[in-house]
Amino acid sequence: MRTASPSFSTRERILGVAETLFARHGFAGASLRQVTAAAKVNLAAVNYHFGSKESLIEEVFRRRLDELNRQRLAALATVEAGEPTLEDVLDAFIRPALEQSMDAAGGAAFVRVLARAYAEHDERLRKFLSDNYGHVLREFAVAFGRLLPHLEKEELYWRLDFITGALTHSMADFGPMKRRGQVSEEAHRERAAEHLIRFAVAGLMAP
Amino acid sequence: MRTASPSFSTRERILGVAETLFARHGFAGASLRQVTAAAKVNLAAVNYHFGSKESLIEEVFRRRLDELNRQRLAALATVEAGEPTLEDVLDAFIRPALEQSMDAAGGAAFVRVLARAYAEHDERLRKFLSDNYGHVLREFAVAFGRLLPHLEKEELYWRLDFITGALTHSMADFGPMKRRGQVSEEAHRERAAEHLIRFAVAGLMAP
DNA sequence: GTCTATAAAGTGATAGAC
DNA sequence: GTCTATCACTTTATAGAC
Repeated sequence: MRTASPSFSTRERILGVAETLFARHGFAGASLRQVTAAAKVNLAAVNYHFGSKESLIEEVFRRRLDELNRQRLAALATVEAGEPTLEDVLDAFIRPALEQSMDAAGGAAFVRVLARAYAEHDERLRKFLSDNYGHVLREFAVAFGRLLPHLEKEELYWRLDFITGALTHSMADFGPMKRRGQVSEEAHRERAAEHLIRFAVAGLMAP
Repeated sequence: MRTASPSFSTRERILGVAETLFARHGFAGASLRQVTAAAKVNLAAVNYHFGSKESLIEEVFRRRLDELNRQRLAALATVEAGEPTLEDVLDAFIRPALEQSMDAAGGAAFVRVLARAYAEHDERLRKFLSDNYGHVLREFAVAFGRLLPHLEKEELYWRLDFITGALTHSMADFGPMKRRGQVSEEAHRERAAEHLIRFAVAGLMAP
């Protein structure tokens, strides 16, 4: 804590706004001008703090993904301390994503940013994701493999891929399962998690 | 057949190239100049044939979505003529998407365009999708509901949403299940369909 | 660390000749 | 139906004052 650090505030504000706007308009669709205007900082601040738009995008990503992966691995370690069920391991995989998507500070936007990143066919971004995300998936695959010893490795990876797709798709509030006005966002996501875990447990146990 | 119709060729060439480039770079990321250059047509041709970039995007969409829905409903009607199993109905839902994604004329790109469209939070595009896709999902929901009478409607819709997410995600060649060099694209997608159907049948039958 | 001003390039759209 | 040329605007990035 060296200073009152207004620079921290500016940097973080840019990241938060960028996340929201990237979620809403895409990486190409949201301009730095829109970002800096909404964050109430000067246009040049992006270049000063991040160097380029490209680096800003990566930073938006890294911030959330690091946190998400940390939480997932922590949750996995916790349940693996005992004798986890399939539900436990799935919960460790799914719930952190759910919780981050409810994070007050624009976490909901990140799930859409993630969905967008999956949709980007950009090789650079995919490499970045696989570098920063692949090892987590592999750790979970080991945990699932222990609980499903009869399952071939390839089959298991396919199924985890399906679960990832279902999770991303449903969390990003796509499709017909849009939250009703009555239900709070929190309750909606809680139900999504319950439904998904039930669905995924059965899917993983398929012959 | 009034003429040799070079205009047809131009129009179709624009649509095909636009689909590929939108899949690769996103709707905002691919410029009309890139599209017209790759299609070897004049820049002004887009405005002449489609009126605007926005309309071009919609047309790219409509072309494939209409065909996909037609095939899905036809496949559904076929299996429903007999006494379909859960696998049959799932197959009618999944296989047309699979086959279109293998269509020689750039169909593979469309699955990614579709994934991108889901990621777009754009209200206009979502309304368009729900208008053109919703009724198909509802027909399938009825068919599934007949086979799973014990399942609550809400639960069923959640599960169909999960399957849609898994299908889109895996078909767009995301994640760790990237096709190996040895396996042909065709074989890869065939396996994806088999894995997904097995997974989805179990998921749908979950208690 | 933040600002203004501006460079350099790219964008969608259109007018008008052919 | 296709072309060139161009308008009006936006984009990212940077130089340089404070």
